[in-house]
Amino acid sequence: MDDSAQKTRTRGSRRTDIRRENEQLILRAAEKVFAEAGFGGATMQLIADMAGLPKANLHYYFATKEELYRRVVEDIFQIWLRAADSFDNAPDPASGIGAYIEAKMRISREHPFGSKVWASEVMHGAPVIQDYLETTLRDWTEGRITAIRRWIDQGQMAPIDPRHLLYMIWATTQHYADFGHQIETLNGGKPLNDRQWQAATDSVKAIILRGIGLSGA
Amino acid sequence: MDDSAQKTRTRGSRRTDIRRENEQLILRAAEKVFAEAGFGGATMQLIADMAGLPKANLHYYFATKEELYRRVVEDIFQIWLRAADSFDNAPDPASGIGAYIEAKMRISREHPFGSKVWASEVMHGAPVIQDYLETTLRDWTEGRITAIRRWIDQGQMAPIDPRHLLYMIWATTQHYADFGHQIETLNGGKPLNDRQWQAATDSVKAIILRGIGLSGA
DNA sequence: AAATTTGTTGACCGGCTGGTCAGGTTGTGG
DNA sequence: CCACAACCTGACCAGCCGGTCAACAAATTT
Repeated sequence: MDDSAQKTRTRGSRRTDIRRENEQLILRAAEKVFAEAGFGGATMQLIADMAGLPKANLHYYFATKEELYRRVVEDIFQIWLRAADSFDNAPDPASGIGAYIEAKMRISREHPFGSKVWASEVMHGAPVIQDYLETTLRDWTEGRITAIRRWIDQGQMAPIDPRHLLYMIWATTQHYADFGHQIETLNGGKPLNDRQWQAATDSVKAIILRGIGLSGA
Repeated sequence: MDDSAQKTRTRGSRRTDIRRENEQLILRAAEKVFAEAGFGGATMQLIADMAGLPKANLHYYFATKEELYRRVVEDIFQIWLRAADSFDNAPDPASGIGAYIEAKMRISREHPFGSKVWASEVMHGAPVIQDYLETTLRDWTEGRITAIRRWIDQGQMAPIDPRHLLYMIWATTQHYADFGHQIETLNGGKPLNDRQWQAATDSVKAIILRGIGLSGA
């Protein structure tokens, strides 16, 4: 019965543990509720029930609904960006773009709620993360466009518009999270299994890589 | 000042005109508000203001918020399905799939609000149009898969998984509506102009058609 | 022109929402 | 073991929401 956190020594005082754990508990519950009901449809009570805490406790850790929502969206954006590393350190386009597609497909499967919250946020005009779009995302995008253009200039891939290639990758990979319910329905009401996820990833990679003048895996 | 509708003779009695016009006015306003705020975030008051009518008048034409929302979603689905005609009556895959992509890109530009409402509905688990997914959409999808598979068997295109090709077309074309705000931000804050929309359509067609073993336009 | 049906609207209501707060409990440092 | 800080929560509140309704205006029928 002694599940104290003596092992996690550094800063592992009981107090900070409680804070960290409860914040994560609330954030996970919020991510799901925001994804399934939208910001407007989500209620603090619903999130509290999902987290198994009294509503007032939520307001102890997150002052307002907006603040909680902002934290959820920011956390997702970080995961998003980390997947971009697949792109870097790749000398040839086939491996770089291929790995990026695989990473984004993996995220769609492991973080479907986050993907939906992000999609919802952008669809509603990005009221909370507009600054991220204008700074971090824009910089990242321009960097990748330059990289892709270099590959094209070196004759390593077909002369397509890098921007629309990126949009296609984003759209297609995130589709498996955002429209997961539709895909599930068209799959006989059952979620994609391991084999089907692999087939989806292979199909996306095959079409896109061949579409930009590469042979594929 | 006499804008009476005497020309539209058949069933153009003043009364039915009023009903038809007000319903359309409300539906257009509702489409925009639902798209920008989500179902939960939208309020009847907001829709009423957007339509320039008192709130009580909305409830005269549409009993509940759910009923109004359902009509909006159903209308979009019809537009969606009509674009599918591009697929039919096309003997070869390049023209059939190419025309379908063009039609869906056109819809994304002309009905961005509708596309967002549809996306939102599916993301939230399709509480309103689940039956459409299980019947109409499923039948349509199976039919197209069969058609594509026939093209593959006849050696007219590469042996890709037709299902994931359809998902890619849906995802990519609808992305330009659903994530229009993000695309606009990455375009210097300005919406895509005619030339840019054409470039986007051409890029999508080029990558996908080459990706499935066709030369493109 | 009377009667009837259809359209219009301000005022109102119960219920739910995000958020507050006082008072209690638990952990921590001295 | 005491004092203080962090944590917890039931009860409460003002404001907004979807929806109702009675009373009225306009069109249509008879």
